[in-house]
Amino acid sequence: MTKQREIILEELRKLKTHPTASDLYDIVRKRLPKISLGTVYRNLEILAEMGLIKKLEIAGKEKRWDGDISKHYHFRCVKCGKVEDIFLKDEDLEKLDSFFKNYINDNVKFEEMNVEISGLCKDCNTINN
Amino acid sequence: MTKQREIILEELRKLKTHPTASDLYDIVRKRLPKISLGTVYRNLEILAEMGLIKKLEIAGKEKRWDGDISKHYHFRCVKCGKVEDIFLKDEDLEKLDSFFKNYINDNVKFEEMNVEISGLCKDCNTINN
DNA sequence: CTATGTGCAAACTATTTGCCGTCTG
DNA sequence: CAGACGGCAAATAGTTTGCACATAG
Repeated sequence: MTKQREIILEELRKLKTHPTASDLYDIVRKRLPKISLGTVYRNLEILAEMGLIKKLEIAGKEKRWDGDISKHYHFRCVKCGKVEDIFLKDEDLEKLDSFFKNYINDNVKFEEMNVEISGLCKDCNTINN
Repeated sequence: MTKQREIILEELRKLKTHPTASDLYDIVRKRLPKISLGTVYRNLEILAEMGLIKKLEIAGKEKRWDGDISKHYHFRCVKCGKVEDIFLKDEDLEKLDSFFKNYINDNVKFEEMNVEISGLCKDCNTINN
């Protein structure tokens, strides 16, 4: 666990946003001005393999990262790309799981279900109208 | 509506897979050997704006396209990237909508809800074990 | 005829990688 | 000290764009 890796983890955990590698690069650089973007990419992958952070399986051309590894879903704005958390009540998590299992079991086996809701966020929707 | 645009649309509609631009480029080139990849990209965007096809808001580094514009969701294999359709019964579409509206209304306004389930598909799951 | 589209190649963006010197355990 | 890691710059993958010519309406 190098200084670089530690600080990347620390900064990611502080954020409620779901930053891209380069968002995080900008933040981490304030504390480690010489760090390289490649190091940020490498460490994010490693931290995710270690189970300390989560690589989001989310639409959009840039990958996003989440310091909160508890079970939750995401809402993603198709216009500005902002990603917000959706925490379900436990009972609803179960409901949702069994809901989709009805459709899925025959075709595919799955380990994990990710639900991504997308649409226009409040801000973008307001600008639009 | 040029020959190129017409053939791209025609070929996309034939497919149940959810091809990337370059998948489609390979297919279309059999009929139009001189077509360029840029033309495929340009026309896919245009056809989506026209509402004739759908640009999938789906994870993964490559964009995917769907010739079926009816309401349905997708399952995406995190290993091989394959995307399969999930068609819900009408009653279930409604259930799901209201289910998530409970969580979403306060935070965001949305036009459209896309649900993407991801996990391991049957094939990848079999290889894994 | 003229606005729109095409082919081609170059540009761009996000990400990955090779190399070589540096640090950690 | 050995193996893992970091900085840098070059390579790669997917996508977009500028330009000059071609085509649809």
